[in-house]
Amino acid sequence: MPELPEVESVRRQLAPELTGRRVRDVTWDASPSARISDLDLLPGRRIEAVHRRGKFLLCPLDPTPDGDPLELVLHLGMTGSLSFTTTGGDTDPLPHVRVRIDLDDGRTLRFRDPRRFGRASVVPAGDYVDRIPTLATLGPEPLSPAFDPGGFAAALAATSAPVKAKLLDQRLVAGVGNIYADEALWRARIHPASRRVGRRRAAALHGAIVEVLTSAIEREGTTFRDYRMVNGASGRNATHLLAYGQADRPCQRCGEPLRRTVIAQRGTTFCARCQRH
DNA sequence: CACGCCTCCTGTGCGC
DNA sequence: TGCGCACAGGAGGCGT
Repeated sequence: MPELPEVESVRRQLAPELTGRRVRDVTWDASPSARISDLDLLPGRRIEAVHRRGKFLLCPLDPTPDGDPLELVLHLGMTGSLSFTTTGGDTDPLPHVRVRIDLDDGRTLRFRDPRRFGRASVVPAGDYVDRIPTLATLGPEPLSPAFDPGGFAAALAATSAPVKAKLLDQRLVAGVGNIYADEALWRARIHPASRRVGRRRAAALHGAIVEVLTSAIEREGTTFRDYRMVNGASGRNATHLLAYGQADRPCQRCGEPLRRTVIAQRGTTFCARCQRH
């Protein structure tokens, strides 16, 4: 669900609330899928910051009495959301709350996740290679100088999968998901199934990715159903989508009805007339 | 290693 | 109204 703009919008609300807070207690439902791990290390730790890398939220913690620096890693998966209770008890019990983190100010941070695709783990700070391989191999942050057109073009040229699959892969560029992949490819006029993207078109796609992510962050993300910010508000980007979810509606450039297909097992909407192979 | 298919979960909306 | 199926913002595992 949440892609980079949604996770960044959550982070911006979460950081001032969590930074400096100490964890009093943690409860979670032990799912068989091991996506929740080592949360027993949280009580007593202080949350030093809330960072984002791709679609991951990273919360560095103060060192344990043993001196080990730890990090809380959260991933919202498709349907994850975070919110606070004001009192210790739940006046309004939410369904599908998987993790509760009780803080030293009396509030509880709740991690709700109906489909259980999200993740919550405590790891030794920065130790991702063995524990969270996708985080270890994440591509450059698209809104940082590390994401440059030349490197992006070279990475696109190095493999032969459909360009949309490469955008979803997270190793070429971090944080792009199904919505913004369709939006960026539409803007750059590149067919999502194209396996050849040359230097020129790579530069156009690079620019389109930066644009769609930047404007989506300004609108605090795209809400369909589950995605909410920490304060419960919806993002405002849904009405600005030009490709994702717009199948059968006219292309805003050429008027051709947009088509839906499946690429990399994901629903994909594109204009067969102005997005070229 | 690259690629592509299947799976993990739960809920919702649609056609019949 | 009820049932079954397709589909949903992500990504991990496995076979080729």
